[in-house]
Amino acid sequence: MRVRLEDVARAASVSPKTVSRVLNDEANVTDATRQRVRAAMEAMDYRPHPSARSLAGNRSFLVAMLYDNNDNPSSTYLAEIQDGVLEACDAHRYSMMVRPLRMRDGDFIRRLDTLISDHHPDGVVLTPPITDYAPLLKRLREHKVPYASVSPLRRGKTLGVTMDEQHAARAIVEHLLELGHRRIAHVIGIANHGASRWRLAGYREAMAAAGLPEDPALVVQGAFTFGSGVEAARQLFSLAERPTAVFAANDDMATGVMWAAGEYGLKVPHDLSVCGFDDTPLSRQLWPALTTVQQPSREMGKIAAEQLLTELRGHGTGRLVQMPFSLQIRGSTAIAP
Amino acid sequence: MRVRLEDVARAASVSPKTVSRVLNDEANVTDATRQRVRAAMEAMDYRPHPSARSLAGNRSFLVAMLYDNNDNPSSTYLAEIQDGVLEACDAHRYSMMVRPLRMRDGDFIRRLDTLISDHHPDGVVLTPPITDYAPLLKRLREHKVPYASVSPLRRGKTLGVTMDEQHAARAIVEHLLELGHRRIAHVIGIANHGASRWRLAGYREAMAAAGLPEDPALVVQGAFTFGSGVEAARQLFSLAERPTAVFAANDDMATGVMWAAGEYGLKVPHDLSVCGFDDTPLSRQLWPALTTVQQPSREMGKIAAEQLLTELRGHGTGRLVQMPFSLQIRGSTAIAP
DNA sequence: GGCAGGAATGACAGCGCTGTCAATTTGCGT
DNA sequence: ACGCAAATTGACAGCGCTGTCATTCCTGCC
Repeated sequence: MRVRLEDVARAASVSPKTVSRVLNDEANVTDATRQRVRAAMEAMDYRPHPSARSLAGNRSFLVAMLYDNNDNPSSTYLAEIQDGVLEACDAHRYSMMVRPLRMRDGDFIRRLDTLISDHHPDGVVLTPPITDYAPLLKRLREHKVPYASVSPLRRGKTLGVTMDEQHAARAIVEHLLELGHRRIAHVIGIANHGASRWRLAGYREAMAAAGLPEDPALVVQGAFTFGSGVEAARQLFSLAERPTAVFAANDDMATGVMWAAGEYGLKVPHDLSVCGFDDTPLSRQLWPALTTVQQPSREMGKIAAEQLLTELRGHGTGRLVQMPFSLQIRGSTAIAP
Repeated sequence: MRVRLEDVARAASVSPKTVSRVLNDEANVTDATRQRVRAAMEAMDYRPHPSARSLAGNRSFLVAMLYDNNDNPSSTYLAEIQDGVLEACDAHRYSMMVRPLRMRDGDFIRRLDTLISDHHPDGVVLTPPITDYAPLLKRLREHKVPYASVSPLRRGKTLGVTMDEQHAARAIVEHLLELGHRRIAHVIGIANHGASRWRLAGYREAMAAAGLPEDPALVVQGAFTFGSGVEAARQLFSLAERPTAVFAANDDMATGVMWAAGEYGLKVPHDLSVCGFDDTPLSRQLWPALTTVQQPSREMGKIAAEQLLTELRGHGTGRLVQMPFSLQIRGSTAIAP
């Protein structure tokens, strides 16, 4: 029937315990033995039984990915992160479980406790915006469940991965400045999301560096959705002195801005330059294609999970990795009119 | 430390085996005993150890949700299904695992085998477009892993959930006909997806019933994306005799059509009526809001999982459930010009 | 009242692996 | 060549639960 560890042991003429050691990359096995056991495993296509390992070894080989499904950034973004986390888990033969948590509902602590006592994840990956919710982090530490975060708000000794979003935002605004734009507007994302803060900060930084005083009328609140982009843009286009460029905090809102531009008879990029952030598939399909910042979400999910797994295996200690970004200059931005 | 089944047994003055019986809803336990055991479990906040259950009982309490991440319908759609499946699994104390499969890559059979030998899922939920890929289904049957499908192409004795998409498509086209439209175009989704076929069939049915001969120029291929909607619309708007209404096979493409309408100076709904399918969040944020068909994806995921779980528990046998749909008549459709 | 027959309960082994610790082998200095 | 410490290997129990089968407890009926 099923090939068991014992069968491998017999085939390799060693004790089961030695096979176990090889399986878990433990020390104190001679290379010769290790090779022999590996060969036997390979030959017999041995697959350890996760439940047995988990029961005997008191660990689950399970990573849970937590997200907030009340209030999440786009589901595309989450899906990409999920894909990356999954890839890393697969590579290390961990399994992954996804858990929506509803922060607003208040019972999330109970739900977290349930998750932990029911499934005993060895570690947890946190995604925005729940990377910095103090009660959650506290509870995880109480349960002694290690975690890694994707784009946490607070940098520090946290495990995980970030991108220098502020720098990226500054760079994209500088691109607009170089094109001669002076009245540059910004559409902010959902308040309190790290992404919103950093992108706003980058915008301000670039404007200030260019010696342009901030015009409050040019900074409008949005909510990361297409619709909120449309509304923000309408507000901007109704101003006596209209902006010549809009930097929206994500692509969905930028798309909304382009949509609204059509309503007002503004041609992009001739009358108005628009840029976004994220480099979603949508941004390439638009016409003109959207100038934006590429954020490697999938890769970030993967790296966050790898940091966590490194920590779990005790192989050295993980840290907060900073990802590079890249501007995608496309057709939606042009010389100021 | 941890409360074990044995502890509950002692508290309820029964043997461990009896507690196990209660835990698994088995027969041959008096109500009195059952109550007593339940009370003890409750009082001690007992949580069975999944690995121990799985090891001893030879089942995993695991449901895997499979999807194609080369070629999927929108990630929003999948995310909703995932949420629904998760909800059902949670309710029955099963855990859920998501597995992207790349049908195009050809090694998916090996990946499926790996999934099964590594994790031993008790059952599998299939999502479009991999609900009908014969080699996959065959392999699942060979492994004797039961499956349930969301919107399978082939109805039959399959377990799962569908919606009468053809009927819904017909209904929405009839809505356009009632508004006086005669030149009604259709933008098709990705070929071979059941969704594309049914929606096209519904369109044809409605047109034929109204006695309108099919004009091939009015039926354009798309690919379920915003961009493909834009391109399809450009094609339609370049016709000598333009359509007065467009029914796109999903909301993303319908949004693309509205976008392209702006480029051509067509006002929606005054000059052009547009409708979609799916009722994505986007459809409500547009202006005008999109007339579309509400497809209860989350609910469908939940029901598919429930059908599967029913089957797994042997409590009666699951079947193919048909969901109701509802038209969402909004601002993007109006009386023909 | 006694007994068959089914319902309810329990004893016990074992699922496949790893932790602990004991046994054995190896390498090294003298 | 010998002794000793360190490296390597193995024996064995047990993780928390369920399957199997034996045992006990009820019924109803003659």
